[in-house]
Amino acid sequence: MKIVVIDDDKLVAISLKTILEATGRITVAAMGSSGAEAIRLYEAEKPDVMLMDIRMDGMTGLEAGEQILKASPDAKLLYLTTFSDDEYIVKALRMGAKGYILKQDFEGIAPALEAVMRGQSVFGETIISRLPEMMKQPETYDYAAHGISEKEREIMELVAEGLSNKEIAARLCLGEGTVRNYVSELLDKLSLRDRTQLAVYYYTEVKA
Amino acid sequence: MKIVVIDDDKLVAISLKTILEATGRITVAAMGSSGAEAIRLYEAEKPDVMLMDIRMDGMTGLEAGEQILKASPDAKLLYLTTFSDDEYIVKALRMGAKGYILKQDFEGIAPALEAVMRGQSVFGETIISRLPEMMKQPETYDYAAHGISEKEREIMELVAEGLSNKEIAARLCLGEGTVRNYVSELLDKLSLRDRTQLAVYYYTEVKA
DNA sequence: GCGCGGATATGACATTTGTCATGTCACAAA
DNA sequence: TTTGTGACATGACAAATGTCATATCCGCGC
Repeated sequence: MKIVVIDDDKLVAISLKTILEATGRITVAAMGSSGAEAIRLYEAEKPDVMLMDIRMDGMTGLEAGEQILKASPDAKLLYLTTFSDDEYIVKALRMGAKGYILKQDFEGIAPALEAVMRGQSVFGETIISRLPEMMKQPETYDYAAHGISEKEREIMELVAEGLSNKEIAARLCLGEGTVRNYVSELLDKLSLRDRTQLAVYYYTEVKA
Repeated sequence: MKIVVIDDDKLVAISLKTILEATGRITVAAMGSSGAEAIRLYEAEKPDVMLMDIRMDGMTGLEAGEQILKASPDAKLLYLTTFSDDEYIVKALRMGAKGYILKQDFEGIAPALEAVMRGQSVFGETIISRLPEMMKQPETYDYAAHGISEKEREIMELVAEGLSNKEIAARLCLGEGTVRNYVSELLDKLSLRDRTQLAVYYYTEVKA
């Protein structure tokens, strides 16, 4: 397997080369230390996988990756990071990177490269554990816990759609005053002041 | 590396054993064909990694996984699937599975196991490519396209926090009437009726 | 039967909200 | 200089909103 290593810390780059080549199954065809070099070396070597530091002086690994993927959409990019910067994870994923692992995890790098070459995606443990929070959690809101009745829930949803009391009354075949009472009751239970806060509450707490 | 294979298709299980043991680095300590067996065998063998089909008769691989993780939180579970069922991916991730790959990808399974044993997470290509959609898209809302000025944007955000006109005025050092004018202007531009609809708009269109 | 609580309703009331017309001020373009 | 033009403000007004006290009806437990 032919790879290219990009890291602006020469020492790290060399250590990586040593470790990886010691496996006998990996050849480091070239090394670079900047985003610009990454782009050039990818084109020149067309490695099976490119192992790249995500943060470097000048062009970041992500920007370089974007360029590379634009030219070679099936490029396999495996990012290295010192500590998992939440910010980058999502960007890298969206960009189409094949993985994102910790530099410290020397032993894990070779297997990760192999898995990536086989078309899989690899993520360090601390990284993947952050994904769940990033995805919509279906943590269903517990109406009962807040003493919200079924009817009140219904009213809340309609308020959260932007309907006026009159419209809600029409929709549910109730008197407008009744709807007001429900809204008032809800505001009281949830310690809110007005229907707008109720809508905000709905989007931030209930449906979040 | 010691693993346990769970698949309700005996043929698949045996094929896996053959392929994996051929690498010389993997030992299949036991095989099972149901969720219940998975739980029992995990306890009995304490394998480095457990390779498990995600859909089986009776208890699904996910349920079994939950039980196993409850008893052994650091268990490493690598799921196999025939075709990527979107539904399961998220659940598996949230549950704490270490990976999710396609059965068809025979060659990839061994490297995936190694990576998982090193503490990484592995996902088949078709799987990871679905993640981006599942995560919040940062499609930034184009204020300019709707003729929303900077100040108006600020007002909108405060309304969307549930503040009253008076509170917004205080926050921004403006007259209350001025704030009303801004709100009124916003409602006009966005064809809305009241501040509640503005908040709803904010959560559904701008910040969605 | 009696009383009680919940769902529904009404009316009165104060407040907030949205609209509009109008005014001031600064600053830039003509 | 004059003339916009945009940011900020005021006041008046009508409509919507939130609160509260109160009333009716209905079913349920005793």
